[in-house]
Amino acid sequence: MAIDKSAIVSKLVPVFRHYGYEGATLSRISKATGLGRASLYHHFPGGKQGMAKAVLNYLNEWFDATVLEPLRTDQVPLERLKAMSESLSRFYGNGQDSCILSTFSLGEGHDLFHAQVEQALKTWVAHLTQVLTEAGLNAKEAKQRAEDAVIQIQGALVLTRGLSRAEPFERTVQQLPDRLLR
Amino acid sequence: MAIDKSAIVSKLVPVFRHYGYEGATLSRISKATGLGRASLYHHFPGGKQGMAKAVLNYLNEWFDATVLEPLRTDQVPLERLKAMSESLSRFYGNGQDSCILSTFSLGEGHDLFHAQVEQALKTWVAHLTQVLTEAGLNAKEAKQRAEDAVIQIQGALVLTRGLSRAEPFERTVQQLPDRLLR
DNA sequence: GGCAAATTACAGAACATTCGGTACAGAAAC
DNA sequence: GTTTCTGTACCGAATGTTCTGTAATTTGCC
Repeated sequence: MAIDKSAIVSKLVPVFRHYGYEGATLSRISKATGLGRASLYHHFPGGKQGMAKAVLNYLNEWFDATVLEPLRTDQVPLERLKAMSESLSRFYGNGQDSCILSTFSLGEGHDLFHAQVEQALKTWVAHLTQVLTEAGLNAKEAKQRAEDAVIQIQGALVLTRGLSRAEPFERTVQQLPDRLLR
Repeated sequence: MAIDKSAIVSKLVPVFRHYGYEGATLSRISKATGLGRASLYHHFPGGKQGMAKAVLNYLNEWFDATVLEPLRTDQVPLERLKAMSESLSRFYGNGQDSCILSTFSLGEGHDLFHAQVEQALKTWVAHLTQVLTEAGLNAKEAKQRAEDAVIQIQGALVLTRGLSRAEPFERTVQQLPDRLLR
């Protein structure tokens, strides 16, 4: 039971990240994994939708373990935010990899995965709100700045992709902690 | 000669905006425009790619005339930025409509339209840089804040779509001018 | 350990449908 | 009557999915 399915999922990730749900065709998936269409349906009885859900769960766990976890430590708020920034750079490949939450909120993917996308975003915002509250901000200001953080990361990914220039993302991530606590 | 082609293009816009390039199938396009495939190929000999390019040009002109134009007036910088913010809200339907620059930088659309997407973003940044320079900021700081503005708009669109809540976009747009000049 | 049995992993080919695109003939408009 | 437009019927290719069959691997029993 439970073979190393995660090995397949990890090969699925870049396809869905780069092409979105509708653009991630079985042909591209098959090429990326080295598995035939039928084999894919053996591992994912849920079909393409099941693969996408597996990718979503995989990235959610990875994000939680590497990006959100530093926010739960008992360090000083600034240090926690700095740790998140470093993890963010790795998670998004220095801004070269798209965010699946962004790509999955388009077209068909929106109807299928909106609930999970929304919950993932809420979780991220909640973690940041907690840290900023501990830093002394009132509830309203903390939540606004938490949302601002997510906004800046997502926007930086868009701009970096659109300009083919890593600098906007790198700069945004780097100065994020100071901005949030200013 | 070129009768109400813009009437067709305006019906094309929401399809490409919402589904992206690959997700905008001819079936959806046909349904949205009320035109059969033959009619579409009569008006757009370039096929689907030509339609997408027409949509891109249409939105570029609209964006330039409504969002960028206020930045070229001889008003005080703060007033120019406020005018842009108001136009932005309308252009993006209070945050409910995606940005085509964002959706066209995914998958197949990225290879086809990257040059135009990049140029549109550069133009936007350049206009903002000019205004912020006139406001007294040095060249480097002006450009960084200009990019920050685009980042915040794009990010706010992502978050608003992901949360199905217009507030993040509305708030971001509203406080954008003051933030840029702070 | 050795070996058959059962389970799992994968692939070939075909399924019906839809993809983007075209040919053509007739209708509508000037 | 010529030009502009559109409905219909197609095309080959690709879509997601399923059926059938075969290696590969694990399992259970001796």
